[in-house]
Amino acid sequence: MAQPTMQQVAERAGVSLALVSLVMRQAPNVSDYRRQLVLEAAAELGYRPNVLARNLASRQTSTIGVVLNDIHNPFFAEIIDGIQAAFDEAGYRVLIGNGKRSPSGEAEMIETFLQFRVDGIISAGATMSMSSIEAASESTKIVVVGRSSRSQLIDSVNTDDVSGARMAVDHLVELGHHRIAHIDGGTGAGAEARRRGYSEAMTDHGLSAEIATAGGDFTESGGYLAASELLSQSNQPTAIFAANDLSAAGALHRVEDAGLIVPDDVSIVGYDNTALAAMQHLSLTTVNQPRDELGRLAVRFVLERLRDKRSDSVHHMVAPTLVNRKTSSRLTTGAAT
Amino acid sequence: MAQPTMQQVAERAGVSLALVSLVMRQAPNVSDYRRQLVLEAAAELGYRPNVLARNLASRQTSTIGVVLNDIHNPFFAEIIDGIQAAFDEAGYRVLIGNGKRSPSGEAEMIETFLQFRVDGIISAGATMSMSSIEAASESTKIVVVGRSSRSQLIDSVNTDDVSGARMAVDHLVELGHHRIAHIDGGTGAGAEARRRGYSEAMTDHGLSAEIATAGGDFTESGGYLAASELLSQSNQPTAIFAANDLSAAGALHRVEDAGLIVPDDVSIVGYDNTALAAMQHLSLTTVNQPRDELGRLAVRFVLERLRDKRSDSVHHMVAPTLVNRKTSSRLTTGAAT
DNA sequence: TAGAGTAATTAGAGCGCTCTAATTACTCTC
DNA sequence: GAGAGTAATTAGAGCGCTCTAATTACTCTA
Repeated sequence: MAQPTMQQVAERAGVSLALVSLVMRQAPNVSDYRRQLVLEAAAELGYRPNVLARNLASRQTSTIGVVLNDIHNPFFAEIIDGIQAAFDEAGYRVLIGNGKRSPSGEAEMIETFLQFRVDGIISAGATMSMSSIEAASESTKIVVVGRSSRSQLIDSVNTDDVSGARMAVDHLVELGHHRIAHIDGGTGAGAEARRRGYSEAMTDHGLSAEIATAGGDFTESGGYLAASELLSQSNQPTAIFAANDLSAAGALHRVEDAGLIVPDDVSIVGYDNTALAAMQHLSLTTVNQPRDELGRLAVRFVLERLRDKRSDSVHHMVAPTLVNRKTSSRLTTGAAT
Repeated sequence: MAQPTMQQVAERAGVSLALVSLVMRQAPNVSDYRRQLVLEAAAELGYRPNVLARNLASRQTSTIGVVLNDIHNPFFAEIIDGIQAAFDEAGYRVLIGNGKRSPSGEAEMIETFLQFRVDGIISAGATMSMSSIEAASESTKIVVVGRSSRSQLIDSVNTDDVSGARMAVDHLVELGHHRIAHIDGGTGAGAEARRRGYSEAMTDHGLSAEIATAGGDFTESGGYLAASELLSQSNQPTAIFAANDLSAAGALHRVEDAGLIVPDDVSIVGYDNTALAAMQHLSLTTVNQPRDELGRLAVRFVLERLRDKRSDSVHHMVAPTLVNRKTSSRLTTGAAT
């Protein structure tokens, strides 16, 4: 299990340690002849560079750590793709850490990454306090994605959730709905902005009297419960806007349990446009968060910090879009207030 | 961004470098007095051990790499939980790599982990060739989970997919079904065994004449297409056993599109028991793979190799169980054969 | 063919830590 | 209070690599 070292490669190739190092780093000023010699010796020995030693000596790891708030949430898992693609291009390797849904889990992963001296960290959907993230930023470059921030120190990339929520409401109003209820996301990332966008849009449409919010928590069961609450009200909504796809799925189920048809009786709109929403069996109308773009932007900001030393922080908002599927339709029963 | 070093902590605390090292490693023979001194100095400086240097010197990383065939597949993502919990207990940190669904992606991640000199690697649902995995095992301990193996070198943990498939068939037969079709998983991990279990069970029940398999690929759309094929046959099946939950969902949708009711007209059984299957809206009858157990066993095998130097390989099979939900029911229309 | 200029190679000092062996500081015991 | 035994501390040599500065090898020109 003992791995061959550069020294051994050098001996076998009959050159100096330094030359092997140059070859391994694809340095330009090495003669083809020796390069070949070294490469062959390395291959014969099964030599594999020791990143630890390399990084210790060069003081950089060419590695980025990505902390996911929850690896099970498709939204975060899907953000990874853009991040990985962009870092591949830039020649960085990506390591993933699972925050296990808790601030302390996230903090632990960040600590691990810092101990590994990664060159940068991207935190997706962080629920930990902004100040602890800022503390960590003293040791490396950190970018936050999928969470809003006004920090002077940390860059952030996020979807414009206020306008995303407005889109959902606008869409339903266009379809003739007035009694549009909202199932919110509690304290989850983005929940507050979506709640606000909902209220603002309702008010803009002159529907402030129809505002009805039920408490959810970004889970399916939370959505189910919240929908129960909404359906039991005297003034049943004709449409429900849920703060994420998972709770929309829960609401959908509750509505169907009540013997109502979606979308004929009740329209439902979700948020995120995860793979779940795209599933044909669900086919959920939802608000798309451009995950790939979010990921790529986060990478760009990390790279900028890594190279330019841009010191002022950037907060970028990405525009969401509405994805019209099969859970929303024109209000037919003329039950408009 | 320059990090304090042990040397600096030592100076501040007025002790030797070595003593600081001992404190950091929680060595026993250090007086409380100095330990306190060192700890305080470290805290004041914001000292954080450099894992790279530590690992280089100690020749071990206390880190395990986990390569997921696909981070988006809930089955693999859920395996992580057991792995992480078990390693947390054992004092190892876990880094995750995404194989991006391809053998080469998996190989790259394994290479990265090897360069980081992780103490061990767990590969979940590997699609890369067993021989390349064996090659990597010369440099570190590797355990394969969710993929069968007879390798003399590599330990494996897997669900008994043959018997899992039999359970699905038995369940449907008990419900009175005879015309039970199978949507398989192509070349995906476990597909072959599930196909075999299906055939064997059908034969055992004297239903070999009813065997009908349609080609799937573990995706929703593949399941949809395969179901189309099955429904267009003269002898429509009254039940479908799909090789994983995703294709079961696709099949479900296709069946409903045909105007048939699930489970009244057609029963559907999936495989994996992912969170998807548990969703109330789907509520899929499925075969449970005990992911947590799979993960924990994989960890145990890695740790055994790490400690005991057990040299003979172990191949462990975990028993699946049937989860009876709402997509399967007793055959009512007396259409048996 | 000496001298200048450039290209290719190498020596050697770290990077921040661990670990063995040696040293120093304490406790007992008689 | 000397000697033995143990506990606590430290010096110093690596771990496998990078990187600067120095050296050696070439090529070209006059």
